[in-house]
Amino acid sequence: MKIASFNINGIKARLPALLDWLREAGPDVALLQEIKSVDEGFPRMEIEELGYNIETHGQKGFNGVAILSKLAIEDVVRGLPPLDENDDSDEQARWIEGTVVGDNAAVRVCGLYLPNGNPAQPPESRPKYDYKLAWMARLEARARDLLASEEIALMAGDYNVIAEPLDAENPERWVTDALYLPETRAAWRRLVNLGFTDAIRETTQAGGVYSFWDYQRGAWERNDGIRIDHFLLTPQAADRLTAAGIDSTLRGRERPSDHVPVWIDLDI
DNA sequence: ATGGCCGGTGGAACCGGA
Repeated sequence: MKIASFNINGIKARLPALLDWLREAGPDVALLQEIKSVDEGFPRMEIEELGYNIETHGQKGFNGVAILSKLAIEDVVRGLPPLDENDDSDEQARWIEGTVVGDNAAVRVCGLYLPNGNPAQPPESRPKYDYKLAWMARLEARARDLLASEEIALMAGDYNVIAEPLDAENPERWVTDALYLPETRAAWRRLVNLGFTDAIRETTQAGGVYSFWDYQRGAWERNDGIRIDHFLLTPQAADRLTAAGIDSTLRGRERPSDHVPVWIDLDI
């Protein structure tokens, strides 16, 4: 079973590129981020014609996530639960999960678009960074439950986290950035160390492996990228991992997203 | 050395992104 994650940066602008990629790569499941569309505005028909079921969690103008699946999608949940009564509920459309049912086994797939968090400069107040850290705390709570369920499960999407220096062409440029601050990286490690496998790092320790290149400064041409789109697998999913990769060639095409698809293959 | 983009909204600039 091939499962992919793709921050498309706007479904309206990206529909032709998305359809081309779905035809070529043919993932069984695709988790999309930044659809930037309300549910009613999502172009269902064109995607359904390629054999996909669709579940969206949209919002006007920004954010928005979706699950596309050639298999049936069951038990869909939108948004992360609040941590406690003081926690504002997860009002931005950044999380969707569901169970995709294969012939031999089911997989719980969670698609996420973690907040960017910039600007993150103290001593000024930094509400966006606080929101990012609070969101990561909600994510960690959900992750613990997911592990406890002992399901074949994964959490994939745009984490907006540069985990290690190896994951940036110029790590020194990111030291004050919300994607790379020590608190961000510590929250990432807490999450992974619960018992998840970073699927790309399971298959390569190479540098220069990125999933995002800025539209500015000729970043793509100079491979000035960062790896911020990740697949975290529960042990039961990691047991079945046979391959993982990044479709970086999409970044060089006409009117690309600034992210490219990341994918895994599970023996299911 | 510096600045260079893009999508969405709404119908001009501005916000948000990373």
